[in-house]
Amino acid sequence: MATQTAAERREEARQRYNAYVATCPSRKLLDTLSDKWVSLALTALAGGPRRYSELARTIAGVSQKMLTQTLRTMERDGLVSRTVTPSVPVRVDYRLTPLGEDLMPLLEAIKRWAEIHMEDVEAARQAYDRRSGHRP
Amino acid sequence: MATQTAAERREEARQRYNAYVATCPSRKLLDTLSDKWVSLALTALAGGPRRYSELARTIAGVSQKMLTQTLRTMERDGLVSRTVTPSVPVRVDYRLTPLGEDLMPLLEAIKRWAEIHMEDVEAARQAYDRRSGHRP
DNA sequence: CAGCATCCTACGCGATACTG
DNA sequence: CAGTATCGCGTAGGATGCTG
Repeated sequence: MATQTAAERREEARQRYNAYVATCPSRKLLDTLSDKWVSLALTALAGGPRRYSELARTIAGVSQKMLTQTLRTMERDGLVSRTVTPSVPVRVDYRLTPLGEDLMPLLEAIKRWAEIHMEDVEAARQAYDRRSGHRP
Repeated sequence: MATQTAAERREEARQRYNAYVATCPSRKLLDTLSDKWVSLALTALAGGPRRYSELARTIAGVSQKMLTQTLRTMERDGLVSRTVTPSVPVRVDYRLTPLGEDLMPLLEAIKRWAEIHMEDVEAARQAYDRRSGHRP
């Protein structure tokens, strides 16, 4: 039963984190935004509704699995809506919901901060690497 | 050589993504912020300088490995500065740099959006789950 | 006290193949 | 076309034990 201890500790830690996340809206939001592809999908959809295949092409580099998964999550979160046109072959369009559109200004604020300050970050990184680089 | 193909494809995809990330400041910023603990550390440091052990206690739930790793990354990115007081035992303080402080309003904007809208997201989730719940 | 090195497991995600 | 199901690797990250 000693083997359980490790598992138990894991569970405990996970639950602590989950409990935290559950009560903290900003962490949940960050968890969402932080998802590699969510922000890209949002940006891609900002210009208007897009078909699945359009998104796949626009967000070049995303796997089909992740694209679907991302869109599903976003749909579940009420950020995008999914419309199926039962033609042959099927056509599926995604568009931002009002909630999703409401998120865009925030995303742009992030983008703006990044564009202004990321070169400072870059410089800091290089300085740091130079400093600690010579004693490995 | 057929075995290489998979690896090559992986490399290619990874490089596509990396190439993208490398050129896109906002993605880099999101990658940073999205880190589970960065935002928590920033928040913890917003109130002023903190010792390592204080941070460990404040951000309850973080492992020592992740705390150190997070602080290192943030230091490298120029968001926090690290001051060692060579007493016995050692004392290490972390504090926000101007750059780090400059990030706080953005973080607060995120928090604010979350507090306003996350209940909508929550509601959307429950509605979604109710809808798709009965046909597994 | 503040951290680094090691080990090991769970899970994210890409690749692949199959459906309506 | 727009997905779902399955497999397998890579790695993030927690646990543990050692240093100055």
